Amino acid sequence: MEAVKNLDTSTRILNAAELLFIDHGFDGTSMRQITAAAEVNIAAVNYYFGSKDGLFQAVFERRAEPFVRLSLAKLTELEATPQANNPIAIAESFLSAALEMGSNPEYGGLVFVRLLARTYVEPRSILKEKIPQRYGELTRRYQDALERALPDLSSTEVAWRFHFMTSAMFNAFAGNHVLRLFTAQPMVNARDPQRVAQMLLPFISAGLTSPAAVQA
Amino acid sequence: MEAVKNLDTSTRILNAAELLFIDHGFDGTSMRQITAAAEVNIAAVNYYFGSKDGLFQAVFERRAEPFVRLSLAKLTELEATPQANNPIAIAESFLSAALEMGSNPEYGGLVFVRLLARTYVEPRSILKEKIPQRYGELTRRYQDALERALPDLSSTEVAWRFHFMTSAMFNAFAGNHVLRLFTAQPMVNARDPQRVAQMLLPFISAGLTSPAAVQA
DNA sequence: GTCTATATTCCGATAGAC
DNA sequence: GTCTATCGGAATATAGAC
Repeated sequence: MEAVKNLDTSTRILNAAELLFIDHGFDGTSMRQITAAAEVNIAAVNYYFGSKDGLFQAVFERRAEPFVRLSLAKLTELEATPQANNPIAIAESFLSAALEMGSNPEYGGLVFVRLLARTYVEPRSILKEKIPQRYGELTRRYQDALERALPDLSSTEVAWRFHFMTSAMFNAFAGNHVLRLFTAQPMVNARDPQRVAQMLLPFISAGLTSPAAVQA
Repeated sequence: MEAVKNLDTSTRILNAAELLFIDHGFDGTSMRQITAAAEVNIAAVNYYFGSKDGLFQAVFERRAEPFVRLSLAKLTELEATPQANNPIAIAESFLSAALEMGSNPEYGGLVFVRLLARTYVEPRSILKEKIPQRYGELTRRYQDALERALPDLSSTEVAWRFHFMTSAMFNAFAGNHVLRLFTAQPMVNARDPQRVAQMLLPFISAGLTSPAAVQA
């Protein structure tokens, strides 16, 4: 939680807020905690970001923007190869974008994945309006690619599988365990993202390419 | 959010608190909101549950207890049949326990799954001590059953797949979408749990039974 | 840009009458 | 068991000096 002194004020706030939001959620984090951790004045958040909501949005966008850019680039790259219609290769593109973010210190390293995992379960509807519209291209293009690669599935079924895939993925990286509610000793350890990805890939690949559900 | 008048006070509080916790999280819900929705006096929560933390614990346990009982019964039942070592049958047992909870009004219907999905991402460590110890049998027995059914996988890899499975499952039932952060128009709709289960099953089955990850 | 001081609201919890 | 009244503190936000 050490604030690095030779960064400007707004960056110090973003860094401190990001970690606190991840660990305690939006409602569980106060401006006082944030400004104390960032070693800036209490009034600085409002000066730079207008409000606590504005700060959260800025925290999120700082990570989301490069992630969206990176995963779209990965997909574009893939679509120029013969693997363009291989569903597993498409999943790997998405996974590797998250993984590269997670291993690039410039993008906050692993912090990014945990932030994403925290944000999407936040009850507040802070950024469920403006931001999603801007980034719609991400889901649209991956959904289209998966639909082409899985022609035997309805587009609804493809969307569900894309959803299952991302749920498993981000919760695994972020260390969110449902089962921890029922066991004192956690059974898995998410410390090494490369290892998590290795465990994820067979599960996701098989799940995506499984035959269509039998209609009721 | 209508409080049913002919229930006793503590039940009315539990019902109101459950819905509010699901929608706004623990920190996002105040005692005043709860008592207003339950149409009881502000002091009633402390009288019946001691504190806000105590209330949350009671809210969770009311649903967890029957769920654990039900899923263990399902597994015991399965283990008496020739399907005992079929990983897909084991997954179906777990899934159907959640599904039965979700369709039984006595257990709160769908509310239960949403509560579980909310609880396990709560940043607060409210119930991460006492309760998990009591329910450890659930994860232990399913983990053991899956290990027997998947002898080619290490127990670590089985644990990861169990984790992936539950992540996909509970987030799907609860309507938590990572992708909603990147798209204005949600692609899937979790309203009908039977339908969600139908989409889940092929994905989970294939994921569980996929060959082991290649060691790096 | 950074600070102090403060306005205003809401929080969880409890004392004590009935 | 239920109520009113209130305590003590912490929340976000801002006005205004420097």
